[in-house]
Amino acid sequence: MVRISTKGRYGLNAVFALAQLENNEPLSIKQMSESMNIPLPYLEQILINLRKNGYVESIRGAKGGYILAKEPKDINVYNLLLILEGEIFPIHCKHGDNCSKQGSKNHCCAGEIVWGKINSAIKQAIGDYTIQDLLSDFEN
Amino acid sequence: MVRISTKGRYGLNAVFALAQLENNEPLSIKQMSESMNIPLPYLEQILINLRKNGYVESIRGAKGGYILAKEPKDINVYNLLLILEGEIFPIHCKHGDNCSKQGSKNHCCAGEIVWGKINSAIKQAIGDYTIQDLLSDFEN
DNA sequence: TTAAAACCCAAGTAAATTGGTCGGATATAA
DNA sequence: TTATATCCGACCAATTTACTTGGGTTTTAA
Repeated sequence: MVRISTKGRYGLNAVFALAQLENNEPLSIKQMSESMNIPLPYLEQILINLRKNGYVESIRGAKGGYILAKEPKDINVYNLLLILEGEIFPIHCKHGDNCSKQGSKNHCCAGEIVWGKINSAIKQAIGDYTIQDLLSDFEN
Repeated sequence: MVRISTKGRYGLNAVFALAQLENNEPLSIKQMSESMNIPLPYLEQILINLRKNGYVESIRGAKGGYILAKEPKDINVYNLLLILEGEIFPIHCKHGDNCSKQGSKNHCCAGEIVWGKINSAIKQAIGDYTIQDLLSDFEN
């Protein structure tokens, strides 16, 4: 029900790997895909998406690869996952769509209250969390 | 990425509908499926699951239907969704499965920290929330 | 100047999950 | 005994996810 797809997982891990680099050399998809054990062309798609959204920069040609386009402290994990996954918490139950009235109460939209709670809980949990924070948390 | 399936939605709405009943007469799947506009045999599966897990009681035969097996204040929404959806927040990245070492750090399990945050946020948000609370919130 | 290493990109496909459907059995009230 | 219910297992269709394929273009090193 609530899950993060491989795109979110692979993408987050790729960004995290780039954030851990100490030298200024780009990291190739090949290196990343091998160390993370992800199919290369699949990871490629994810990185192209990240580039188009300004998270990474690519260096083409031999010895090329990817580097971060932002500083870790400026990469918000919530927004990053939003880009990677497309959307985070779609609310499905549209009033009047799947619903009809019974008595005076529209009882089939009860879920929206619950979804709303979950949604704002997630935002609160990682809305201000950055890759820099993740680096720090990962040390400990 | 984060979504609640129809099973969660339909099931929650069914329980909510039962909780709203004032008389002691059972509510049939037919009535529920019509008022919520859900395919009857599909809702049936969901209710059988709820019965097997002790949330509702069934009365078979003509004039039969379902009633709640617990009081609204004793039905926790988090646990209910757990039953309906099978699981709520699976954590996928198993250390050593999709991972390998790079340098001294296992960088591809970074996600777990984030998933953990989301998971406990959800638990905190609806872990103590009951159908009774939902009824109250729905009034306002 | 050529080969190799790398990114770019659109389209297709396979696997898994979700959202149902179907047919028949059993139980009960009228 | 008939109509109205739940019960239950198996099947099927649609959608989403997770890749794969097969081309490209750009850059660097020899």
